[in-house]
Formats: sequence, C-alpha cells, structure tokens
Amino acid sequence: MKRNSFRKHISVDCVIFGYDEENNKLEALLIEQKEPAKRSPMEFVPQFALPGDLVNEDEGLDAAAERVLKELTHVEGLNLRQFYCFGDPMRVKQAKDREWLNLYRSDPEARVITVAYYTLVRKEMIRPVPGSFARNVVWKNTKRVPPLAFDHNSIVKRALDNIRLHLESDKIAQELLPEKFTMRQLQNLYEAILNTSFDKRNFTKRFKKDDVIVELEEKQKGVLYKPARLYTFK
Amino acid sequence: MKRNSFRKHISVDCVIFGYDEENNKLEALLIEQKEPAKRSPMEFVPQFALPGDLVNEDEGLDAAAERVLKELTHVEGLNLRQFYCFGDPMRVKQAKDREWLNLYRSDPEARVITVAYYTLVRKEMIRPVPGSFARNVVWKNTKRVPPLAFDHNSIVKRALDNIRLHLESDKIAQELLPEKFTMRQLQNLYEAILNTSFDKRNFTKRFKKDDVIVELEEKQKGVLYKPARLYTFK
DNA sequence: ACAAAAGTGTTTTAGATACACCCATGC
DNA sequence: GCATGGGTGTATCTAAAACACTTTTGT
Repeated sequence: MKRNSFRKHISVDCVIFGYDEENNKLEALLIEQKEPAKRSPMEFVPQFALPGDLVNEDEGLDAAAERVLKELTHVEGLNLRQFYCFGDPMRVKQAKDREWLNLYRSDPEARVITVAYYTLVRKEMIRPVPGSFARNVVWKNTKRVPPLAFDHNSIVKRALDNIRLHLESDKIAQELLPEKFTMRQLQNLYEAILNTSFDKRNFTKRFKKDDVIVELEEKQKGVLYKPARLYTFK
Repeated sequence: MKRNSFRKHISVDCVIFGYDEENNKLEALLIEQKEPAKRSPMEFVPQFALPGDLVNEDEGLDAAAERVLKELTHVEGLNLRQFYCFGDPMRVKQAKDREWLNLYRSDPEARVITVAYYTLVRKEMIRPVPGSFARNVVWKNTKRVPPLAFDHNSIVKRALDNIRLHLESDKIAQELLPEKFTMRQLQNLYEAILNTSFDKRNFTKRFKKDDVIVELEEKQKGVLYKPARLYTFK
C-alpha cells in the first residue's frame, strides 16, 4: 500500500505532432475516451484527450512517456522531449472529467500532476491503434484543436510554443523528412510548423550556408514537371 | 492515509541565483543539511543541497516553490520560473542521501520526483535564514558549485543553461538591478550571467536601440570619478 | 595634474529581406 | 508547346563586431 501510492499521483502526457506532408499540415494525435463496457450510472461523455498514463513505481519519466508512445504507435526510439510539468491541484477536479476518473482510476479523487512531453513524427509513418483507454485515435489539425479533457488544451498550446521555439536548435526537421528530400519539402515543413511563409530564394540560401544539409547529385523521379535536386542531412 | 499519499512523492526545488553587484559574481543559494538533535546511529554527513520541500496535498507547484523561497528569504513576489521536472527513480536512492531521508522523511523509501524552479535576486536584498531542514545557508559562486545532495548538481546546471537562454527574453535584468542604474551596472550583470565580456560601445548601442530602457536626466552621485548617467527600465 | 571610469563614432562584415525571370521535365 | 514547379542573383537594409581617444569629476 505504502509502496504503491506513487502510482496514483504522477502521469505523463504526450503531445504527438504528426506532419502531413501531402497536405502540408501539422496535426496532433488525440485519443477519444472509451465508453465503459457497462454503461455507468451517469452518462459518460467521451472527450478527446492526449495520450498519457500514470507513471509506474519503478519507471523513469522518460520511460513512461516512451511506453505511452509505443503503446499507441508501435514505434520506438522517437525523440521525446519533456517541456513542462502541470500540477494545478484543480487540474483533475473538473466535473467533465469526473466520470472518466471514476471509471479508470483506482483512486479517482487523487491529485495527479503530469509531466508533459512532445515529439514529432511523419504522419504516414505510424498507424496509431487505440490503446486500453481509447475507443479511437484521431489526428487533429493544430490550428483547430477541439476541447480536450483535463487541462490538455493548455498542454497542447505550450507544446506548440516550445516546438516553434526549438525548431532550429533541436534538429526537429530531421525526424520529419525522408532521408532524401527536396528544398521544397524542407520549406513546406518549416512553413507548417511556424505557420508562416518564406521566400523560396532566401530560404534556400539560408540552408545552403548553414552546413546542416548536403546537396546530392541525385534528383527527384517520377514527377510530372522539372525534377528537384535532393538533399540530405549531414 | 489515502488522502495523504500525495505528499510523499512530489517536491519542488529552487535554484535561487543571487547577483553580487559588488564583486560582479553570480552565486547560488544553498543550504547545509542539519544534523539531528540526537546523533543518529550512522554518522550523519551534512551535505549542501538546494532549498526545497515536499508539495502539500492542496498546494499548487508554483505555490510550493514560493513557500520554500519565502521560508528561506522572507521575500515574496519573486518571479519563480519552472524549468524542468526531475524524476529518475534512482534520484533519491543514493547511499549518501540515505541518512538524511531517514531523519526527515516519513517514508524514506518513497520515490520522489521534483519540479525545479529558478529565480534571481540581488544578493544584498535578502538575508537568508536557515529553515527547519538547514543548519546553515550559504552563497556559492556558480562557477564552483560543491557536490550537492541527491541530483541537485544536475538541477543547478540545467538552471544555469536556462537562465542564459532566457536572459534576453525573460526580463531577468530588471529583477537584479536597482530602479536606477548605470550602463556599466547593466553590462556587468550581463557579463556575470553569461560569463563573457562585451565591448562597452557596442553594448550601449544595443540597449539604446532596443527600447526597454530609458535615459534619465539624473546622474550618479558620490563617486570619485566622472559620474555616469542613470537609466531605468520602461 | 592626476587617477578613474564615462562617453562616444566609424568602418567592416554578415545575415535578412525584397524582388522576377528563365529552365527542365512530362504530357 | 504548354503546364508545372524548379532554380537562381542582386540590391538594400539592419545588426553585430572591431576598434581608441576625449571628457568629467574628486582629490
């Protein structure tokens, strides 16, 4: 009992950003809460929420976040970054979240603080599967995130701020582009994440100078217009 | 029992940086662990540590950090910034920390994660008092931080990285200079925090352009050389 | 007059921005 | 030959860096 009380109080939540190269959109992976097998006495209104879970007694925070991510995406080795810890005593006391807590938590009254992580993936690289808590998994455009359970809207917001701040320094782009990519792909990615647009020539110049990418001899194939030169990260 | 288990597992730690204007140094406030009134069976070896405490059941994280800070310094309203959550399951299992845990924790085996905050103060503005856990309180130069309890050395290191990263954007300087200050004072501060040195003329130019400070008509008084113009933050 | 620190301007370099036309390819 | 996106250069502006001498004050 003593040894198990840790597990009630600390969770991790993951903001998994998916880059949709096709449509040049940045999306976030949300789960839709699962209805109980037997209908509970109150109406259960499923909400969207971030994937997350309580941290196990002997588990590191980073490890817990990785576990959550793996359960959902079956992908390992993604670069998860902790960005903030949310601990308002009221964060887990709102009426809208009552029912879910009653259904899924051994101690629904317990105060829970959550350590938040974000990561970025190429949307088409993963086929998320609803885990134990979810009846469904959906991608939502980061520009139009629906109301979420708990304080998850603030978590997403802060995650976005963080990514934008660290895009340059954090080698984020490398996780979101294929091995070989065109300048246009790189530019689209930056524009999607930062929600702006750049001048093509200036953008190219910037990256050719910064020696983080190398020009390949190879060119794009199978496109119905002038094929673009390919680049790769150093 | 159920209701109290939260309090075992989450702490806050504060990295309180003190700017020593006189000697142009950036220091960190550490406590020296207190020996028990009655000597414990094992030898108790006091260590230096960051001020911190367990978070109370109904207390927000920010509020807990403020409480710790207030207890130590009797100063309120300082701008505390959360910067990372440290949660390695082993962080509280090292032999060197065993005795202290036995003495001061109701459940010395409990896993504890800590949410870390930093703040900056003018060193001479506070007269820290040893609280309940401390037999002493000391300022240590950030360039020579001694070995600390738990994982506190990594916490200090990360706090420093964070300050340096956010010095410009976070209006940190405003908390560390008097209402009216000279260019030299501002420059000294920047040099102490970033651990570099700047060209006087370039430094001046930079700040006159950024309109965050305003030139006053007033000048320094009581100095034995040419008195400098005073500035103030907007 | 001397000691001490304040105050100040120009030149160079690098990066950021603005801007428009021709090119290579598949059909 | 046409539609589609690829690829490129120049001019301007702003910010950062390097650099040294004169001024003001108290004693």
